[in-house]
Amino acid sequence: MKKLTRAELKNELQNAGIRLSVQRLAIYEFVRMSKAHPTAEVVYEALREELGSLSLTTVYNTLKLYTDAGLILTLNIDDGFLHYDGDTSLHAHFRCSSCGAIHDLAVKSDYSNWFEGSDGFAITEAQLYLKGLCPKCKSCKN
Amino acid sequence: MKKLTRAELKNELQNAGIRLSVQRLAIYEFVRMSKAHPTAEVVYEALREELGSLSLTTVYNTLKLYTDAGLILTLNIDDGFLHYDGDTSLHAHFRCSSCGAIHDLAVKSDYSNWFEGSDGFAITEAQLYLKGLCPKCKSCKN
DNA sequence: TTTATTTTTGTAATCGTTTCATTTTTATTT
DNA sequence: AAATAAAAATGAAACGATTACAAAAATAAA
Repeated sequence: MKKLTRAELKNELQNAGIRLSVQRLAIYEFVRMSKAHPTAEVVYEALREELGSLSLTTVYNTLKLYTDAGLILTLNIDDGFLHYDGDTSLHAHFRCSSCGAIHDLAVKSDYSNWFEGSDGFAITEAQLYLKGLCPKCKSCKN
Repeated sequence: MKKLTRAELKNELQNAGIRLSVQRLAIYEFVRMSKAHPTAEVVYEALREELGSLSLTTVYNTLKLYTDAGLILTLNIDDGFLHYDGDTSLHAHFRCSSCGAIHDLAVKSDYSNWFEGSDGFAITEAQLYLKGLCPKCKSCKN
């Protein structure tokens, strides 16, 4: 994924019909650039210093706004937190049952032909959520 | 899926090292036989009359017990509720964005070869969660 | 039956997320 | 630049699905 400039991120928001603010641009940049699938709390802690003032409510509201606009994904991982993903392209999420890290896995082909009896269904979004041990935890006990 | 007798369900619990009770057997039978991916609340409402007395806490505790034992699956669907699935074999869950119903979809082959760069990962469980419109909602506006 | 252990129960607590009214910022118009 | 109207940010309070807890009831063994 190429690195986007702040001007390009600004354009993405405006093309989606979203009004700008200092908070919105910072939150969008953080989530779009992160590969760690952060929670709202993580976004909040990462930006509160940089922004001087920031409310957790703003983070939640903004992340929901972006999700509804299709700019990011909200992931329902089973650790009790909502996670946010700035990469909306088709990919799987692997959560290590040992360290809890969430890794991306690339999928090999279009998911529409992975299933039987899905003829009448119109699939618009897929969350492929795998569990197990990541390479690091598989090799050692940490 | 063949219909299981109550004696067979009893055996499944005992083989998993789980002690029996009236509530446990009823909850297990309901979730194992249901294809509707019920929430804890649904299980509770369905069984409270039949059992005379039943606590929602018992339902939650028991469903967690079965999940930890690998007898059922806990699904993290994004409607704010945990859903439970008595079918632990590999299959995808399709949630209709119109009516909210959760349908099962059969998958065509083992999921381990659907992904690239997953060589070092030990995949033990997969939740394939798809969204879109089910055939009923696709054809009409309900 | 007696006993020890486990399970059920109902209430209270938890905590991630949302609601709400107010203040502040934004973008447009004078 | 200043004034204005609309939208966004804020933080306290509410929400609600799930969990923790201690007491009561049921289970299984002797």
